[in-house]
Amino acid sequence: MLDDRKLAVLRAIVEDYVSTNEPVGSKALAERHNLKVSPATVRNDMAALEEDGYITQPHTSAGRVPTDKGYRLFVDRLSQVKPLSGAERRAIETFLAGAVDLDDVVFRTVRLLAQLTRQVAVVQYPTLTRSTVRHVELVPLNDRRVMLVLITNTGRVEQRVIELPEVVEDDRIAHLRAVLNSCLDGCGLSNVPELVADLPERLPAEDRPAVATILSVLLETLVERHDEKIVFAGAANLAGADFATGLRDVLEALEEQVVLMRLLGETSTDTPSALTVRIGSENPYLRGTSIVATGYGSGDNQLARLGVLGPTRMDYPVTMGAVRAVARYVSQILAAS
Amino acid sequence: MLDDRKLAVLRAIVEDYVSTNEPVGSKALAERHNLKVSPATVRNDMAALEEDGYITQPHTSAGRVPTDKGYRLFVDRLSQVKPLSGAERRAIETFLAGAVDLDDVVFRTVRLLAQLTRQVAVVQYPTLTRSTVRHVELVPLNDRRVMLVLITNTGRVEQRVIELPEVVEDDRIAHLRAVLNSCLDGCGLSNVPELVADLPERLPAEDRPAVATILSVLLETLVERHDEKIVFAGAANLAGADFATGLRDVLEALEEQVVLMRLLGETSTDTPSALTVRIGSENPYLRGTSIVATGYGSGDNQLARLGVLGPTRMDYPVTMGAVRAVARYVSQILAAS
DNA sequence: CTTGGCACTCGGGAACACGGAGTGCTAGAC
DNA sequence: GTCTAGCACTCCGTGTTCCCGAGTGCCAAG
Repeated sequence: MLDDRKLAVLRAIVEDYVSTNEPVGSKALAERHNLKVSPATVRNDMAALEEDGYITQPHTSAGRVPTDKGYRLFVDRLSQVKPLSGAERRAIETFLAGAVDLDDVVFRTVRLLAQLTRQVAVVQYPTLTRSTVRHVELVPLNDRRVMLVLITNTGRVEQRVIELPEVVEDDRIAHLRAVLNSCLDGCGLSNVPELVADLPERLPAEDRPAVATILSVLLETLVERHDEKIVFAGAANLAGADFATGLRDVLEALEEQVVLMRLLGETSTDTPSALTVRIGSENPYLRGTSIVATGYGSGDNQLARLGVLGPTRMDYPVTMGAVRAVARYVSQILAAS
Repeated sequence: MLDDRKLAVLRAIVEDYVSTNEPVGSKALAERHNLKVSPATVRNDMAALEEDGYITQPHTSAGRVPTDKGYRLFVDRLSQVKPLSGAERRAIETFLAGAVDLDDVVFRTVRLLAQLTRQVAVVQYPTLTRSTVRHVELVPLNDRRVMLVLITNTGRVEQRVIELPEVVEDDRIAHLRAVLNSCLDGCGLSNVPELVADLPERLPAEDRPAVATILSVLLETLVERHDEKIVFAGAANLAGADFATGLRDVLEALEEQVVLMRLLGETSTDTPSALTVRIGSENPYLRGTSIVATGYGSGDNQLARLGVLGPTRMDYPVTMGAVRAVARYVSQILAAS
């Protein structure tokens, strides 16, 4: 059905359309890609490709444009991820290395990715669930209030102000802190609930109300942020592009955490670090856009996802290369800290 | 020069133009605002207003459009800030009250303001310099590394990983923490440098290199974030509006912290909580946009600024009302926590 | 100072023609 | 059987023209 030349034609159409943003005709195609055949032959192949739904024409007697199905085939079989140039790699390295804390890492990553791809970059904050407790801190603010600070091995810091049900002496707080730390230090966050389950019983009865309050906030903190914060950058890159679904919809989606989450997609359990590409109508929302995403994190335990959002008509090989490279570097950085 | 009727005409032009987005003509004006005079009279007044540079016509034989100078006069003398409805106020209150930490307060504030004004909202993080130290925490990560966590009374948490010049025992770290806290607790951040100046001398000689390293990072942390992070929301609201300076420029400015900072402007020292309105060409960058901003913070000490950015053609009274109200509420919230 | 009248101007939309790029088809060449 | 060349056809986009209407500026009269 699809012989080699037809595939070559499809590839050529995708490449030309991506670079020119205009429907591509048989004549220009035949000469620009030295296919060794005449425009007429190309036309026949195009007719076949259109028959099978890989390309379409905006209107009679116009050039052809790839369909979502066409891009899909291109991504799966006709292209290969384009590695970054040495200069780009060095730029990434130095830029990310300058980060001072986790916030800064995420901020720099999203900026970098946006600049590199000239698209909208999206980065999910590293999720808590797979990381481990490095330190729990209780800071007395006054005699009825403490601040809970939770520090993880990924450098994340969570804080909550807790209103205590009764006055608690500072040294009791200090004692509780010591107990908490000895109990939780180095443990995976997902294990915390069971580890603290019997804690109230091991402490003096008069402290229990306060301890219960603190623990409930602690557990809440772990659960609440399960669906993680997502940031984006590079909205300015949308200005030029024209989206099937209006620009407004895209901007709205970017500010809606829930939608973004869906778009980034779940990490496929088997190969979390693989590149995910969702093209046009394959997306749950935002039909007119494509998403290139991947998981990142240190080696075996994936922390979260990052990716790029752009028009269906994007340069997939380059974008995929950039996403993959950035994911790797940021994983390195996080593993080192 | 400008009698009452001319001012009324200018006000009417601004109001009509803001609501219709079309140049407003003498006839429509005369009947819609029952000015008790004929279109011809209005035309004479318009000619005078144009002469003085308050309005202009896009081309001959079109209606009039306010100039920046016209908006300025309108804002200064012809309008009054429109208070929010009771329902809106309650909505603000409940929405902001749900915030769990400082990040969340800022995030909710910027979202709220964007939704309320249907413009782009911009919020600067509370600045460190005026706040006070609530707690300093040193967490040993391994024997050559500690994490410094600085907690302020505004609920802000700063964290840095510090590479020590030599191995330091955990109990030394604990001691240093105790010293730091006893020395800094409750002090204004701007006083920190002098307070820690003689600290190395008061500690055992063998600890000094480590202490010096830690202190230098601490001081750096204070300085570095002096110019504070700024976040925005509501970019989708730009989609409809047409800007003199292209949409792209606006989006780029929004992602450029430095530019945003300039746009929000310095707090005027005498009346920091006053509303600042910058119209069109009065802005340092982004000529085509207007900005309504104000300081916020608990009473006497202003923490930072927040505001709204939109097309010159915006509903100033309503926008100003929303900005002022939100600033007040967020100040309350911050003072309470 | 205000008003009505009048000629003038200009932008924007509708109607129209036309050139160009591209297609589909058919008949001939390898 | 597959490729090629030629040809008629179909639209799109652009440029042109024309006309209508909204709005103005000016002037003379109230």
